[in-house]
Amino acid sequence: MTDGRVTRARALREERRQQILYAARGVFAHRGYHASSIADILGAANIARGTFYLHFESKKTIFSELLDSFTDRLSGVVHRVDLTSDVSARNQLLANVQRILAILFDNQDLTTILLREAVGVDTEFDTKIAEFWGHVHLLVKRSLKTGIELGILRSIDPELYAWFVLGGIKEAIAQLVARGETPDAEQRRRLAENVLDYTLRGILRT
Amino acid sequence: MTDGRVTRARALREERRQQILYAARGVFAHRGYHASSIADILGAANIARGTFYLHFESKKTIFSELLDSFTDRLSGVVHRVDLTSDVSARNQLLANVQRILAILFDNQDLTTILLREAVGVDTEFDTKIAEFWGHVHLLVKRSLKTGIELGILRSIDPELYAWFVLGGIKEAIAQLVARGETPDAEQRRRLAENVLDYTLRGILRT
Amino acid sequence: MTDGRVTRARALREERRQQILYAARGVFAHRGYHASSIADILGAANIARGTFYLHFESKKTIFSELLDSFTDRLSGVVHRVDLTSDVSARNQLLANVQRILAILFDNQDLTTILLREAVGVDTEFDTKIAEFWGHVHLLVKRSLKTGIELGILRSIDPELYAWFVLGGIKEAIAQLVARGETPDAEQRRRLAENVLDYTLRGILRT
Amino acid sequence: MTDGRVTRARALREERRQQILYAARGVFAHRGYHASSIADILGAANIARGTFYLHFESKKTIFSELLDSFTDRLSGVVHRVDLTSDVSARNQLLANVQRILAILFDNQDLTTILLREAVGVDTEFDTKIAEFWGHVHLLVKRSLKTGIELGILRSIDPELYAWFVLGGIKEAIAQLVARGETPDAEQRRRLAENVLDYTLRGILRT
DNA sequence: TATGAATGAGGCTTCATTCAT
DNA sequence: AATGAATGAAGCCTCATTCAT
Repeated sequence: MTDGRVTRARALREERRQQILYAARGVFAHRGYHASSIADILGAANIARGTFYLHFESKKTIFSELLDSFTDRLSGVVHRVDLTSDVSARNQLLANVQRILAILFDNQDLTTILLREAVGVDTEFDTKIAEFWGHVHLLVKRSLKTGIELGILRSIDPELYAWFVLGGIKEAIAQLVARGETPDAEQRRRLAENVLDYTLRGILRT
Repeated sequence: MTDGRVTRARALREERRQQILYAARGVFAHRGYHASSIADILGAANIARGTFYLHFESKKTIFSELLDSFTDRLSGVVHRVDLTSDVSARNQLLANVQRILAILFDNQDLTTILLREAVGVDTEFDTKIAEFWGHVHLLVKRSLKTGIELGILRSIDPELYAWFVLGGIKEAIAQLVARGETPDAEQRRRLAENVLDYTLRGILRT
Repeated sequence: MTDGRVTRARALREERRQQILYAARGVFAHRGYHASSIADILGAANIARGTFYLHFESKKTIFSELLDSFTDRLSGVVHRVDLTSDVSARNQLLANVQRILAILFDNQDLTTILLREAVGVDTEFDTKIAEFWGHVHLLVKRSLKTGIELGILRSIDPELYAWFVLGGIKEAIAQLVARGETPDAEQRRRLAENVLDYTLRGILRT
Repeated sequence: MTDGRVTRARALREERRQQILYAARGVFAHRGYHASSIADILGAANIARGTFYLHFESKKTIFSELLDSFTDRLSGVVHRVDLTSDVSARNQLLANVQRILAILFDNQDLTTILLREAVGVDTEFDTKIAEFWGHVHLLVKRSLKTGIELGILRSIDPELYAWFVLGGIKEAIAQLVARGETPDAEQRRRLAENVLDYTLRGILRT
């Protein structure tokens, strides 16, 4: 059934999809969801109007897809801390932070969209993004809880402090990306250290 | 000239203005800037189309006014720490945090607008809001610098850490307001303590 | 019945009316009917909105009144040529032209309105203005007919030539007024001579 | 690249443009600029709202285009009199008049717009139209000057008399078009003769 | 009579989506 | 699959007129 032609056709189709996604990503990051028109995307992707709707259902759909795939990727690199591991908890957390920073800085457009442009777009989106951050928040909260139970962390309100932690990181990165800074490997390492350091001091027992 | 009638007329006019602002505030907080139509505001304020334009130039104008007056009010209650004062620096900071929290929780709609709905509305707005946060960031950064110079704080990057501090607070409050929690005085006091505690631990020398 | 108070009240009312008419005249002449808003007139007359409607039914009404009174005045000074008079026909015509020019140049705002701004305002107005010019045209046409019958004029199409005559004068004056020129008595006399001269040469038998 | 399909598409697009222009022309001529709504044009052209804006930027734009192309066409057929030509000056002038009359009577809607409906629409338009007539006036004035220098014409004020000439013709034609008369070839010839005759008598030396 | 706030019909323009080729 | 013309709902704003004080 699926002979070469079909396969090739599929590949082409997928390629075209990616081309549009790429264009949309830049447009949304640059102008924000509302200020971006389908025409902008068409222009950036160099395709005709109809072609767009051949690949995506709507403006909302493509925005959603960009957002979802990004949050999925982010979610994927956050590993739960394994207390039985040889690697220290601190270093496991550090690795998490570093992986996240890597993704964020390597996808500045998507980071911009996630942190700045995806708010207040639509009730539906807001919910989805809230869920994403809720998910991250949950991961952090669990870690805090475990830390408290193990006596590593002070007896704090995990719910509240998880937002402190999350917010601090979001804001700092948003600012860095907003001003177009692309730190090199060494700078990222130091940034990750700072993030973790600040955060842990705020919550560690001693 | 300005007899009783004129005075009363002015008062009525101002009252009507406030009525519209109040209605708009709720609408914007609820649906976001873009999803809110003038018609929504008219409905909420129970006025006719023309009446709106008698008091405000445009949709953007009224949104801007809401935002500006709120950020002005917020800016107004943040006092620089006076190291020569009898009151300890910590307590001065605590007072700042408490005043801010008071305004935020007493104006949940405006808080929602500021933290959630005023992003990505318009390049112009984005700039204005960025300036506001930039202003707050500057205040925090200055405090950090002073603290470092005085040897009270660790030798950190004030720029970066100021964003950590700011972001943590913004996020936590945004979450609380988002879920419609209106903490009582006691809860607010504890929240302020937590905010300050978390923050200071992250930056204090010891 | 009509004691002093009533009389005085009437006089005041009339005065107020004139004040508004005067203001409207300037506004209409300056910006044209459509570009003039009631607000413009209120500003020029320094009165409140309601006051306007106390004296005039509508925007159309006041415009109409300005126009009508002006066309009436103009019509009034055009006398039919009396061939039995001691005064020569040419001089009677010249007197007509001079009287018209006097009114036009002494009321430049109204002249502007009549010649430039009162066209295409409204079907109703167009009709009225067409009727006015039709009236003037009729006067001219009659003169031509008489002249032809008396053998003074060539055997021309009175209908058509009356438009030639009328149009030439209208255009020349419109231009003069448009550029704000206010000729003195001597210049007006010469202008009248020119008008008549040009016109008569075009139609006189010899 | 530009194969048959593309060519046809372009032709169709141009056709649609013309269809809209045609509809707008009728509407504007009939009701005047201000009384014409976009909806009127849509109805006359039998197209949807969006389609209009696909071809024209705005109501002003389409009106402007109608006007400009018409004045351009008119300007195009007015040739300067060539005194070295075999054709007599009089006949060259006559040819000019005839060409102008031809265009005017063949485009009664546009003529109506130019002479009646395009006045007082907008400051911008007024200027443009004034410039057009100014251009024509200049042509006439130059001819007069030349005539005077050559001793063919009397020693008149060219500026003033050019307005006489122009105004007479404008008015006569406006009247004819206004009453919907469409003279046949013979009638046009005679009209042109009359126009020229009247005009020349007014200015010729003898 | 004077005021000016309130009204709402009316008009222009945008833009996401559809559809015939 | 690709194209781009066509669609029309939706939204913003103006301004002549009314009306309560």
